[in-house]
Amino acid sequence: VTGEPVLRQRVVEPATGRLLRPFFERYTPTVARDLLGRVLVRVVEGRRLSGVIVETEAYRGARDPASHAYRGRTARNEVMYGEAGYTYVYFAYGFHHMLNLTTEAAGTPGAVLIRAIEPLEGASIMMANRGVGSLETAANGPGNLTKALRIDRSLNGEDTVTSRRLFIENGAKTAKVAVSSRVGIAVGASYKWRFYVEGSRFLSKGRPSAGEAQNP
DNA sequence: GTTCCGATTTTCT
DNA sequence: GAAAATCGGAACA
Repeated sequence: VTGEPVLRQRVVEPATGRLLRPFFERYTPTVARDLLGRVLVRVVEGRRLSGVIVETEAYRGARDPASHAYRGRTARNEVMYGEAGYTYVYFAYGFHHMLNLTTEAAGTPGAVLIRAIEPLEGASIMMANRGVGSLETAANGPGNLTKALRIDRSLNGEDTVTSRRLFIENGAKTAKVAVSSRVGIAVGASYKWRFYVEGSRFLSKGRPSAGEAQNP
């Protein structure tokens, strides 16, 4: 059982290029990999801020010890158990908001952490939101990205399939994909569930967690 | 180049 | 009360 259903339904809205629900309703690592090269769009005060997704991580429910859903359903992770294609935004380390997109069928918890984007539209606004002068550091990490795009917990539970404030567009999808273990986790490092665009200048600084108890 | 550490809040034990 | 899906600057090599 691979858990990867074949896509039979329309995944992209032809008129707008927006990703639709069936795109997100798949096996979480598949969604994470397939999000590379797509365009994350945030609308603030009528302006589009956008960027090409270049780095993601998959977090899957009950059998993934690094997932917020590992210990079951709570008020915080509730949205991970709902329909796919919604935002899961939480506050971490007392400083940073993290943007995730929910995945899998309703009842099966899963989410993809968006870790970095290459700015496309509104790059100067994103740099100003961050207080930096270089394009490369405007959204190169999950905490930096949410600051650049003005994303906080008021956007938790947003339906990206219908939202006018936050959604994903099809994009060019030309990326050469590389894989590693995830960043900043203490458990579950043996899962190679971080996906990134090989050679991109816009990746996060985080180092993948050392694979614990790696087999010789 | 690398490692260490502090900032600050939410969440769950 | 401790840990956390982070970041950037300081210290050291």
